[in-house]
Amino acid sequence: MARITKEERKTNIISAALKLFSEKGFYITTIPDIAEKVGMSVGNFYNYFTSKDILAKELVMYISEYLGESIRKINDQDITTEKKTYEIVSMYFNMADERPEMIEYFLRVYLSNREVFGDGCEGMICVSPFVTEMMMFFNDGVESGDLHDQDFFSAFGLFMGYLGGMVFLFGEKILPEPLEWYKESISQNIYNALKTR
Amino acid sequence: MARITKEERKTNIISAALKLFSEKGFYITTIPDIAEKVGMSVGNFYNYFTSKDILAKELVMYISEYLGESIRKINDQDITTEKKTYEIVSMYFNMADERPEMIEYFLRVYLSNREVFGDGCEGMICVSPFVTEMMMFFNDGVESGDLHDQDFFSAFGLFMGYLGGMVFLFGEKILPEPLEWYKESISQNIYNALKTR
Amino acid sequence: MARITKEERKTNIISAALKLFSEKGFYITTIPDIAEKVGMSVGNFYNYFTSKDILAKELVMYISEYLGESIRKINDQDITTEKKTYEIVSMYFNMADERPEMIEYFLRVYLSNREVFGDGCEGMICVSPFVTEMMMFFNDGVESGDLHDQDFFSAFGLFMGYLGGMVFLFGEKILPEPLEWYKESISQNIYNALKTR
Amino acid sequence: MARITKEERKTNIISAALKLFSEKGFYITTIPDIAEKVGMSVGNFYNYFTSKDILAKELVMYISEYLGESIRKINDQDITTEKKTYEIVSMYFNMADERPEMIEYFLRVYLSNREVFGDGCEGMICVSPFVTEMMMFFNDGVESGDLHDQDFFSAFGLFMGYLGGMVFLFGEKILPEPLEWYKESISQNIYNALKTR
DNA sequence: GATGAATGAGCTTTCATTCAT
DNA sequence: AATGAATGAAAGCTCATTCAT
Repeated sequence: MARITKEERKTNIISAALKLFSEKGFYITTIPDIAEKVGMSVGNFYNYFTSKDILAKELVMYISEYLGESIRKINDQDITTEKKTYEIVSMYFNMADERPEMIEYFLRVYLSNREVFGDGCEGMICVSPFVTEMMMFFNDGVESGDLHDQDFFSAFGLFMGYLGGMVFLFGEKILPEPLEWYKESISQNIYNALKTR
Repeated sequence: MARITKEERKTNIISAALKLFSEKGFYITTIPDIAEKVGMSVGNFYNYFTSKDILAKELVMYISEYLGESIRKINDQDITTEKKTYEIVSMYFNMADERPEMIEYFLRVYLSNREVFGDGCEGMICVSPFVTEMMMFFNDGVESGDLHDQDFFSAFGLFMGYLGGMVFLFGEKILPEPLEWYKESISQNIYNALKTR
Repeated sequence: MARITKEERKTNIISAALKLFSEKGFYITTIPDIAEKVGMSVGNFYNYFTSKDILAKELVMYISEYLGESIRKINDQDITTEKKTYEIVSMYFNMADERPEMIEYFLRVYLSNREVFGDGCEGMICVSPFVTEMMMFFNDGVESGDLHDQDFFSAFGLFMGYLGGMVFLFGEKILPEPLEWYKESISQNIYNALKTR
Repeated sequence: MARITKEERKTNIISAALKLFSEKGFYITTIPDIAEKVGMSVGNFYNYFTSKDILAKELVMYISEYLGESIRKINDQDITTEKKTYEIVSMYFNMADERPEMIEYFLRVYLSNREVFGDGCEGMICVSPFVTEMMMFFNDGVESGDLHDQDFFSAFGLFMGYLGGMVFLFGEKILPEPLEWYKESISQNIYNALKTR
C-alpha cells in the first residue's frame, strides 16, 4: 500500500528531466517545468536533487550506465567482431528510435554544455561505464585478430562520431530514410574502417 | 582617415562573439560580455545585430561559408580522392588548432541549440555552403570510381561525425596526442570506409 | 494564523498600482516602483500578475465593476430620474475626492493608452459592467417618461464626457471651487440636456 | 530655388509627430520614428526641437492656436448663440474627421501625460488661445441673454467633455453612426443645458 | 517529506540624447 | 545644417534556489 518510494520519485524526475532537457535544451527547461511534469512541488524537487547542475550530471551517469550495460551484453556474446559491430549500431539506433531522449541528451546536452559538466565530470568521469565497454569491444576485436591495432581514441571517435552524426541528422529530419535503413551500410562502413588490413 | 568602418566593427563583433560563445556557451555569454570584448557599448551592439539570436545565426553562416570555401579549394585540385580525403581532414584539424572557436561553435553551439536556430535555419539552410561542397566531394569521388556509390547522408555522417568526434575529444583534452598526429590514420579510416570495394 | 493571503496580496498590488499609474502615468511607473510600494520583491510581483499589461487590464475591470456596482445601487432606488442623475454625479465626484486614483486611472491610463488595452479590451469589453449600468439608467429614464428617447451614445457621451471633463479640470487644479460645489449645477445641466422636452 | 526652409522643416516634423504620437502614443513613438517619417536624420531633429518633451509642448500650442482661431471665426459671426453652438460642434467633429491626429493628440497625449506637460504647461498655459476663445463664446452668450450665467468651468467642462467623449467613442469605433450624424442632437443637448431657463 | 510564495541578481533590449565628422 | 554611430541608464521579465509552514 506504499504510495511512492523515494527511489520511484527520483526515477520519475530523471525521466521527466531527460525528456524536457533533450527537447527544449538545458537552459530553456526550468525546474518548475520539471516539477510540473513530475507532478511535484518545486521545493520538493530539491529534496531529490540539490541543484539543476547536479541533476544534469546524474542524468549523464544514468545514460552512461544504461548504454554501458547494453554494450556489455553484446560484448559477452560469442559472435564475430563484425556481428558485434552490427549489434552495437543496431542497439544505438533502436535506442534513438525508442528512447530518443537518452541519445539526444547525450548529444545535445552533455556534449555541448561544458559549463555545466565541467566540475565533477572532467574528462570522461561521468561516461566511464560506457567508454569502458567500448574499450572492451576494441580490445577483444584486436585480440581476436579482427581489428587492426590502432589508437583507441581514433577508433572510438570514428564509431561514436559516426553514430552521433547519423542520429543528429535523423533528429533534424534531414535523413530521407528511417535510421533502421542505415544499420547495415553503416556497420559495414565502420567495420571496413577498423578491420585488419 | 576613418578609424573603423562599419564593416570592420561587424567583423570585430563576429570574432569576439565566436570566441565567447564557443568558450562559455551561448546562454552563459551575455551581450555585455561581447560588447566589452569588442570595446563598444551594449546599445551600440544592437546597431549591428538586432538580437542575440540573429547574431548566432549570422555566425553559423559565416563559418559555413568559410568551411565551404576551404573545401572547395581542395575539391578543385587535380588529386586523387584519397589525397582529397586527407586534405579535408588536415584542413579541418588545422582549423581546430588555429581557429578552434569556429569548429567549437559549430559543434557546441549550432548543433546543440535548436531553440536558437530553429527559426530561420531549418534543415540545412544555414550550413548549405559547407554541405554543398561535401556533396561535391562525394559525387566527384563516386564519378571517378574511387568511392562506392552509397547514400550521401551515410557518408556525410561518417566523415563529419568522425571529425567532430575527434575534435570533441581533443577539446575535452582526452586525446593523448595532438590532432596532427591522427590525420593519417583517420583519413585512412575514412577512405577505407568509403572507397570502392 | 496565516499573515497575508494570496488574495490580500493581490489587492495590495492593485491598490498600489492604481495610485502609481494614476499619479505618474503608466510608462513612468515601473514594476520595481510597484513592488517597492507593496513591499514585495520584483520577482514575486510576477507570481500575481504575469505582465505589466495584464495588471493594467485587471485594473480597468476592477474599477469598472466598482463603478458599475455603485451605479446599480442608485438605479435600484425608487427615486426620480432627476434625483438619480444627481446621485450619480454625486457618487462620481465623491469618488474623485476620496479615491481619486480610480477615476484618474480611468481617464488618464485606460482612455489614453490604446497600445496597452488594445488586445483583450477591445471595444467596451473591459468596462462593460459600468457601461451596462449606465444603459440601465437611460432605459429606465426613457421608460418612465423622464428622459427623451435619443441615441444611447450621445447621452452617454454627454454624461461621462461632462463628468470626466470636470474631474480632469479638478485634477489640474484649475477649478476655483471644490468638486462638491458643482454637483448641483452639473446634474441640472445634464438633466436639462436629457429630459423630455 | 531654395530647397526647404527651416520653417518648412519644422512644420514637417510637427505634422509627422502629430500623426505618430496620436496613433501610437507618446511613449511608443521614438525620435528615430519621427525622423524617419520626416526623412531626416535623428541628429538633425535636435536642431529643430531640443527634446522630445519640448516637441510635445509645441504640438499642444500649435493645436490650441489652430482650434482657437477656428472658434474665433465662429464667434465673430453675427449669428445666434444656438447657431454658434452648432457651428462649434460641427467644426470640432469635422476636424476629428479630417485631421483626427489633432483632436486625438489633444485627448490622448496632452490630457493624459501630466509628466510630460507638467513643466511649462501648468494649468492652461499651453491651451490658452483655445480656452480664451471658449470663454468669449460663453461671455457673449450670457451677455446676449441666450445663456444663463453660470460658472465658466462647469459650462466649459460640459461642452468640451461632451465633445471629447464623443470623439473618443468614435475613435474606439464604438459609435454606430458617423460623427456627422450626431451634430444636431449634440448641439441641441449642449444648448439645452446652457441656455437661459 | 511536501508545498509554493518569496527573493534578487541578472539578462536582453530600448531609446533619448550627444558629438565627431 | 546634416549625419548616424555611439552611449549608458533603465526597463520588463525570468528563474534557480530558499524557507516558513
